[in-house]
Parts: sequence; structure tokens; C-alpha cells
Amino acid sequence: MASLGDLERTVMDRLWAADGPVAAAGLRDALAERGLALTTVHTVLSRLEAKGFVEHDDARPRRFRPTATREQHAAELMHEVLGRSGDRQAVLARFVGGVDPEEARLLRQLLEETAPDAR
Amino acid sequence: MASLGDLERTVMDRLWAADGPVAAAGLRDALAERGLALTTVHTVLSRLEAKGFVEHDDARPRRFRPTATREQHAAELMHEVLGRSGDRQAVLARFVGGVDPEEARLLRQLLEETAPDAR
DNA sequence: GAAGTGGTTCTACGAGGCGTAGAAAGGAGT
DNA sequence: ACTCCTTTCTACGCCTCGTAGAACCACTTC
Repeated sequence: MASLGDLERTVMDRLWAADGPVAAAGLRDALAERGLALTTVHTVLSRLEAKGFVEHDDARPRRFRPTATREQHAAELMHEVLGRSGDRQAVLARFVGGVDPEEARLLRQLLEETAPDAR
Repeated sequence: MASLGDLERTVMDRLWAADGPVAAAGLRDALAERGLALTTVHTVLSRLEAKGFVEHDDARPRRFRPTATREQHAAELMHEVLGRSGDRQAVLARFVGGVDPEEARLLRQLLEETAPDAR
């Protein structure tokens, strides 16, 4: 999966935080701290689109939305890292060794739900 | 964590694959397909060192080794992705939804060992 | 339908990362 | 001291990314 620059990631964060498609001007306003020109936002959006992270409708002020949820994206990234690294089992072992107890409990629960009989 | 370029990653792979410290010349030979100059290998190694991925001893042909195992590295990356993304629980849910049954079983087992009483 | 007002696309530039390696400097054996 | 390999310094070209002006396009209003 293509990687994201700082601004690109920030824009994705805003898009993920929004509860519907957002126009470029909306994003510029949501990022007012950075004082970006509208064209800058557009450039970033085109690049994100080229990378497959967003898509737009053809309404007149174009509205943009992510092609995947933030969770899908993160989970895919995690799978990518896992897949790229030789010994998957060893990596998983390290990984669960590092989750806090709360999340360990959650994981166990999720695994129950996903494949209750695999034991 | 800093990210790696193509060649940088390839070098790390060789270092991880080796069972001990390796000298620059050894790496150049291990990467003979690419026909790299020795100095190129050195440049890459310095950058990897600057990023904290490798370290060298002070033997006369310097020998380089990774500062973490491949598994540690991958697991850290996974935690990084997880930590960077809002709703950790939702991400974990997506993540376990995507592991194959074999690995789900393994995960369950690992969680047993790690915190057998947390239920 | 000509003009104005925004939205969209095109083009570009500067900084920084990375692959690449020559040139220069260092050390170890003869 | 000379030679040979290693290590460090410096550099260059390409690509990505933040940034935005300039040019082009569409809808509204007179």
C-alpha cells in the first residue's frame, strides 16, 4: 500500500472524522491552523485519489470521501507488515506479548466470536 | 519509527537472515545481483545506523548487526499502526477478522500463555 | 449572453529522502 | 615507506510531498 505524507495523513484523518463526504473548502476550513490555499488541498486530494485512498462524487462542489474506513486501513496495514516479515508466527507472538491486558481480553473475546470452534 | 527505502530494507533482510554480524563486503557480495559499489553499501549502512536499525563493532573490517530481530521490528510496526489509529478496539476487531484460522488458533494459544487468568 | 464568482485542473518549485558512487582519508601488513 | 583494503565525506540525480499560482470551467445574475 502506498504511504502517506504528513499533510496527506492529516487530510485523511479529517475525512475519516467526518460523517459524510466533504468538499475541498470544508477541508481547508477544518485545517484552518495550517492556513492552506484551497488549491493545496486540491493537490493533496488528487494525490490521495491517485493512491486510491479517496474518491469524489461529481456534484458541483466536488465532495470527497475515504475509500476505506480508518479501521480497515489500519488493519490492512497491520496485515501488510505481518505478511512482509518472514516468520508470521514469531511476529504474532511478539505482537500479543506487547498488548496490554485489557486488549488481550478483547482479543480473546474477538477470537471466540470469529471462530468459536477452532480450538 | 523511521521508514526504510527499498535498498535499505533489502540490506536489513540480509542482516536479519545472517546468523551473526556481517561486514560491508559480505553484504555487497550477498547482494551481488545489484552490483553495488562497496561505498554504496557503506552509505546505506550509515543511514540505517543513523535511524537506529543497525550498529557496528569496532573490529577492523567493521561488522554490522541489526539492533532488533525481524520479529521485534515487525511487531513494533504493528503496534505503531495500531496506536496511531483512533479506535484501537475496532482496528483489532478488523485485524483478527482477517487472520486465517490457523493463525487464529495460534493467537488464542498465545493469549492463553500470556495472561491465562484474564478472562 | 456577458460578466462575475467561486471551483477545478495544470504546472511548477523547493525541500528532503534515497540509491548511487567517486574522492579523500585511515589503518595494517610487508 | 608503499600498497591495499576499509571507512568517511561529499555529491548528484530522481522521486515524493508540501505548497501554491495560473489558467480553465461552470453556475448565477443582470
